[in-house]
Amino acid sequence: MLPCQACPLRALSDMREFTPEQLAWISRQKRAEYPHAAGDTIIAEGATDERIYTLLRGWAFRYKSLPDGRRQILNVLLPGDVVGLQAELMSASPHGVEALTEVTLCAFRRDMVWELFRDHPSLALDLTWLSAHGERLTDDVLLSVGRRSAMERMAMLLVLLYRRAASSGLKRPDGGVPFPLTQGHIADLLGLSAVHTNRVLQQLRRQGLVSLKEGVLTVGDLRALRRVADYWEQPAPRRPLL
Amino acid sequence: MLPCQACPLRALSDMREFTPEQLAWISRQKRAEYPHAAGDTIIAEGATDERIYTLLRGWAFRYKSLPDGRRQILNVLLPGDVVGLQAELMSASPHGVEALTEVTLCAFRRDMVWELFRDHPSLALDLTWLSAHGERLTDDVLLSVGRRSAMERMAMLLVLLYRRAASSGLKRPDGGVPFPLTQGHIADLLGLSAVHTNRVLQQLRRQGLVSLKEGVLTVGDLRALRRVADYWEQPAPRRPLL
DNA sequence: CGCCTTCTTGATGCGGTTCAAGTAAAGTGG
DNA sequence: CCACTTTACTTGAACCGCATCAAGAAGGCG
Repeated sequence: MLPCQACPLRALSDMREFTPEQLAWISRQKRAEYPHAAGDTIIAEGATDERIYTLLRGWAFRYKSLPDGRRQILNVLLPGDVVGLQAELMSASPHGVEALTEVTLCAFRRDMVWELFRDHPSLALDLTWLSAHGERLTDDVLLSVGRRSAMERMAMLLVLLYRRAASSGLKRPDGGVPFPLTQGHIADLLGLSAVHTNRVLQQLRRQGLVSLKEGVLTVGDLRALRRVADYWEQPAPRRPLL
Repeated sequence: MLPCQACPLRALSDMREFTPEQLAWISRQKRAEYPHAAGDTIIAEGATDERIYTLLRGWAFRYKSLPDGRRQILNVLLPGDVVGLQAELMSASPHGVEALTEVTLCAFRRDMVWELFRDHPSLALDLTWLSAHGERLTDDVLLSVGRRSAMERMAMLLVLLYRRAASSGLKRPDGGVPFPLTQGHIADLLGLSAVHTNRVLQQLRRQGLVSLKEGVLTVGDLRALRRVADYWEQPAPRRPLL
């Protein structure tokens, strides 16, 4: 089991520093590493799993669904994101979490959250920061789904995920990043049908703005893609890693 | 200035208890009460106001907008909700906050959040709970906007806001609750045009399911309204009030 | 009184859904 | 190893939910 001091995520450029004591404490709370296959349900909707996890490797997403099967993906989770905090705070998880790729989770003790707040206030604040940061991403998705056209949503999504993946250290030598979402996932994230998602994506491909095949996203013209999304860069905030 | 010990919100049935010490500490942090008129911008998008507020009286909402003026309301804020925590944690507020009615805000010191985490871990956990709870509401809006029909969204919204307003102690003797949103606001919340919002609302009126006039919402047949929304009740969680 | 905001209703049309069919690739079991 | 299934993607055609444009009615308010 990987000790947190040696966590590869610490090397990422946007991570804040921790003291050796903090790192040691966190590492002591870590109970296990859980592997999951792509497509696995990590937390079911309404489940009462009281563990809390962080995503060490792989991609996942949060979602909610309706009785008749319609599903909305709330946001995409990348390495370093916290999983299941809501389920810990509320009694039952208000949303499900599913693995997009093979995934490794770091599992922490059930009452770690309380001890964290009691004994490590600065880490507790970091945890709240991470939670609020996740919320911010969901707010962006809501703005897209509610008020942007299908084309704008798609361009927006690709710009943002490209940036997140790149800053998670996933950029390949050829400039592409892994992109494990199927068109069905994109549709559920953008509030579109799978068919229309396909058509919009192909428009972007034909214009040479992006290439998306075999799970790799390459952006041909980032400037132009941003223009389609009507989006201008905001400075990325430095994040803590719990 | 109202001391927190005498805060009328404490009487609400879904509020958790605090110790006298906790209450006294919170009350000491309270700096001022700010009044705002209906329609005022409380926090502008991208602003760096580092104060943190709680909503004492009145209604407000969080929103994000696009360069061309399209706007998405993220959720509605009622008395007891925290305002501006994101702006405190991030450097600039990722969303705006606007008053729907006349509003009174309790303002707290800028560095109160840090002291709260350092000296009052259980209150800090409450604050994180409130933040996560707000997120949950936004997740519900996203599910509606992304995957429900206009009719379902409208029914859902009315059911949820009716319930929230009622449990905030706003229920009137005749069974109605105040409802200060204009149809324009509803449209921006549901991701619809104002015109279509009007038509959907009238369908519900003609079916006798709701009445909505002069800022008062009355639900004629809650069971039927829920059926339209395809929604079944989840138990309301007990909340802390900071 | 005139202006602004909100609500209302009709007419028209587009952006997106739905249905349907077909291709390609990747399991899966005999 | 080959039938069989399953999943992802693609494309066409028809339709409809909702947006948009336009115009009018009914308050509030300076």
